[in-house]
Amino acid sequence: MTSRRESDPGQGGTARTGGGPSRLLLADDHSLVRETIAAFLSSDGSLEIHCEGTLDAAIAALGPHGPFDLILLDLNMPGMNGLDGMARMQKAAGATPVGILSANARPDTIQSAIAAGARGYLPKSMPAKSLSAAVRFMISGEIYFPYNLLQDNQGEDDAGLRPREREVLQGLAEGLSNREIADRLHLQEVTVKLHVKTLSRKLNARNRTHAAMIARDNGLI
Amino acid sequence: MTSRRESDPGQGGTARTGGGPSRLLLADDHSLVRETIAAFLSSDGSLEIHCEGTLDAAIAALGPHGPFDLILLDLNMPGMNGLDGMARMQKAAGATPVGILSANARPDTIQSAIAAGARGYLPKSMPAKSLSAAVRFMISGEIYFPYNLLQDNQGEDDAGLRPREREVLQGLAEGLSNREIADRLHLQEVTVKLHVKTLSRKLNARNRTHAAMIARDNGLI
DNA sequence: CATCGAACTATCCAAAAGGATAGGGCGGTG
DNA sequence: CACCGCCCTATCCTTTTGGATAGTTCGATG
Repeated sequence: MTSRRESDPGQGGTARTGGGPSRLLLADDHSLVRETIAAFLSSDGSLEIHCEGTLDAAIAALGPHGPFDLILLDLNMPGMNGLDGMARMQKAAGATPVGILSANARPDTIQSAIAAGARGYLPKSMPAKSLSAAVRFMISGEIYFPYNLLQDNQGEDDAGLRPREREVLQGLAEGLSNREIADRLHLQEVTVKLHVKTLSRKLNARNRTHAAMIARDNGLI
Repeated sequence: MTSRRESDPGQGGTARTGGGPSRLLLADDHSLVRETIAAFLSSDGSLEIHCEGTLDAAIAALGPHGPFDLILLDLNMPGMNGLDGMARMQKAAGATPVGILSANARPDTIQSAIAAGARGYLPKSMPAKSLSAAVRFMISGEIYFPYNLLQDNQGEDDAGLRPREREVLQGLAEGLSNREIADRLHLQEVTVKLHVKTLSRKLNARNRTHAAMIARDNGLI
């Protein structure tokens, strides 16, 4: 999917070029998380990391603290609105590659991130030792995302949901109406209602809101 | 609040006593997070850390990998059901102190965690350098929780919600109907509907489900 | 005391969700 | 072929949400 920019090690725009340690901008709203990740990544000295806690702060940091070789954004951060926030950052960052860091590792989410121009997708469920390899890969201009999660995955805490139910659940969690979910999936509204009912039963949810929360709590979305 | 166990450096039950590095059991469902935190904490050699990704796995690890001086549980982890999971762990861990690690840092959540017997509450928004101090504090038998968050805080990601709206939002996130929320808060159903409408506006949510998800994503509940 | 904001209530209405029941299409398998 | 599981649709109906508008109570503040 999206064969845009297979390699482009940061020339042009505001991206960095020269030698020395690579520079990374890391934005996540949990300081405990971003600081420990930063400490982990910078431990070998080949990376210089600047951290911010919101999207706006990260964008504002481009000038004073830039240029960077890579920007990593948490998907669930104040200011991000899903991938809208990434688009804002991309506009501000010029040619500097932007990647997504997120707790959410559903295949479709990953796909839409890549489709929207993300240079990588790092699920928080990935092993830490894969992280620095992924970061270096992205800095070198490649697109990194976890193939293994795009394929198999699933099985673990599936709750017995069928593929369609899963897609409906995704829409549910975005606060869409049955009508909107139906349009997105090219179904009739009644069918969506059916799926909502069955998936709610499987999750022991009392209604759509509860189902969305349960799904969220169990990482089903 | 709850003046239980002001100090009790781990004698009795299955808790550890002797010398050498202290042993910590860390459970979080995001391996990236738990491994970087573990790396950070163990970097000075005074802590030995065992990680698990679910509550059940953590409980199962008590025997083979124990005993531990401290157990830290992520609040939003498969198997935890809010504080129910902590209670399960406490029963299994005997006298070993159990603390909570969570993205959610609302004062009332912290209070109920402490009231339920948590030996500490570490919000993920805390600075990383405070972490090891907090951990050591808890291992020494004290109860650690962020005083500053119990008092002021608020303002940050408050979204301008008023107390009543917050309570309604809590019910929303549990999947309750307006009727049920009304009964719980001793209100009329119409009033709950009013609150749902206003709080949804403030959160830029398109309906109750969306509001619940936004609240959850932003740690408002 | 007048005013203001918060919290709450009442009515009325339209839209959406929830639920039950009855079926059709389709691929795989005994 | 008969059967089953999954997926989809239709029709009806009840309940719940969502929303607008208007008004009350109460405490705080000028």
